[in-house]
Amino acid sequence: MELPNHAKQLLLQLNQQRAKGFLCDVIIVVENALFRAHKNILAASSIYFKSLVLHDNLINLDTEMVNPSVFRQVLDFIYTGKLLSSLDQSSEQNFSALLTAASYLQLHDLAALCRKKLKRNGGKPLPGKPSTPGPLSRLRLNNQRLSTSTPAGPKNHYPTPSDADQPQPDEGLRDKLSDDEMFVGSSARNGNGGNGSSNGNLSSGGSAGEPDLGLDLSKKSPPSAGTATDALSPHSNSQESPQSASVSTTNSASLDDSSTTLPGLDACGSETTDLNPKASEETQNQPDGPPPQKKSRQGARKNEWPKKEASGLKSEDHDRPLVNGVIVGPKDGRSSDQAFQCKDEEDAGENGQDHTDESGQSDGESAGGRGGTGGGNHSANYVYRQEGFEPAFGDNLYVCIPCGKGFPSSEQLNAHVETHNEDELYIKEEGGTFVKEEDEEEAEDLSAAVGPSSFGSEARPFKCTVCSKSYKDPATLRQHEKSHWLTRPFPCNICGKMFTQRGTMTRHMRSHLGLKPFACEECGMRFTRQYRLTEHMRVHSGEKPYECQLCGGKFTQQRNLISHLRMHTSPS
DNA sequence: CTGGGGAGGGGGCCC
DNA sequence: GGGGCCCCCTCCCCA
Repeated sequence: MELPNHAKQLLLQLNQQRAKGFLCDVIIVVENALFRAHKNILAASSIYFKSLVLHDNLINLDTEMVNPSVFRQVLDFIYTGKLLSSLDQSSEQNFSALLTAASYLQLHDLAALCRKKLKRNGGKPLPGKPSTPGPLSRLRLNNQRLSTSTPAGPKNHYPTPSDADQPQPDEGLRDKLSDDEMFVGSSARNGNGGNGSSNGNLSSGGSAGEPDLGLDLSKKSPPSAGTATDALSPHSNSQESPQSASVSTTNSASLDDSSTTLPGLDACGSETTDLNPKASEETQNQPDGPPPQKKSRQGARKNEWPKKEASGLKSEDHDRPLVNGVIVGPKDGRSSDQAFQCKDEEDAGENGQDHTDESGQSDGESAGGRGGTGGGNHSANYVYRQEGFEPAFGDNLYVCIPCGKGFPSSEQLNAHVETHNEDELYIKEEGGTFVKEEDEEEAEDLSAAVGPSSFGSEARPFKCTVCSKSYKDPATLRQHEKSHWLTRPFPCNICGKMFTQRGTMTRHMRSHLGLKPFACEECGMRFTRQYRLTEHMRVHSGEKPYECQLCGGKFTQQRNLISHLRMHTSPS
């Protein structure tokens, strides 16, 4: 007794579920595209995936081996057994790319299909050069890692050109590569790579040339085991994963949480952007501990989050390069910078202004290496389009921060920027002085009212040459100095936003991926940060440690006291 | 409708 | 690299 078409029907169902994101338990990140899938399916189709999904819910694929468009076809193939090529995808080049990807992902059937197709098309598969630069080294590296029982290099290490250079052929794995695959080894890539890590002199700070995909965004473990957080593994098993070196890993089980509703990030516009509200609701309604005290409210909150994300990543963002224009505001301190940057970015997007066409990669940042004056390839985009500034510069909306010159287009600005050397990458403050604005004075007053200033009177021998702030130790000073750089060293690989600190970027990535490792034991609500949870717990405890000295009002959060104090101090 | 409070979320930045 | 705190933005609720 056998049910005809059983397998086919099953696969069909699974593919439909994938399209809806239903029960998907793994996210594959390819460049700026996210693909949801089922671990079981991936594991069944490739031993490579099998080893990856064992411990990881988030997999980053090497973008030199596979691009979103190709991976979409690969995923379709996995779920359907068919190679669905549209006209533009039936080209030889596409099959070459598919073959590269299939080999990389160890999808042998797909690789065989591609080879067959390529041979049929013209004898020699993959003639000339591969569709992606130098994939053999990557293949070799990749397979090398597969074969080793211990992770190669530090956790989350991302392969760099120099890695690829290391001649460590693994014969056992080499065997796995067909002749077709082997031939592509034309490219022993030189250390400088092809894509702009022009400074061979990258410091160990190492952000340069090191894509930040290899980040473990699930570092946090829940404050306590059990309850709503039980799904979170407190440890990262990436060490155990043979591929940990090439993928970013996460054990955060929040994939089954409502927060996993992913914003549309797929540059291909495939079903990965499909936010199925129903599915979202289904997952959001899953009981995750005791019901929230303010159920409706918190439910609304939960529903907000994908919406907010969606608004944060507008459709035009999908067309942006991964590392796009940096918009740098005047650095006089903290918050103004933030507000400025966000607004500016959005404005630029809405106005359709093109600041994304620059050379893009913010490599060669020499992060942590301040010494080099080697100029090099600073693709900083000093696009600077603040409303208030426009009249001053007329039509020249693209302003070089260091020298203040305005340019009518980003191209011209970038050409100009090249004339600055690295030393000038620091933003010159006007006259080197800081004019304390009224807002700041007010803020200072307010913070004096709520607590001691963060800058005490203890010895701070390390002084910033740009803004004269002083610090206790040189590392902190260095960290601070990055805030003056025109090019922020740490780009988000999903939205391209740039950050001055890696930690901030990592935290930001968590928000993209919906990772909320901190769960409230009382109501099951989850947070991206420990601090938020601490704050939140006051809701349950009723603790209101922040008291207004003027009216005696008490608040659970300091920010609300501050905002309350504004009410007292504002003229109205 | 409006103002104030509560609270979630994101980024900057110092330690 | 992570923790913690500060700031801002925003939304929702309620009087």
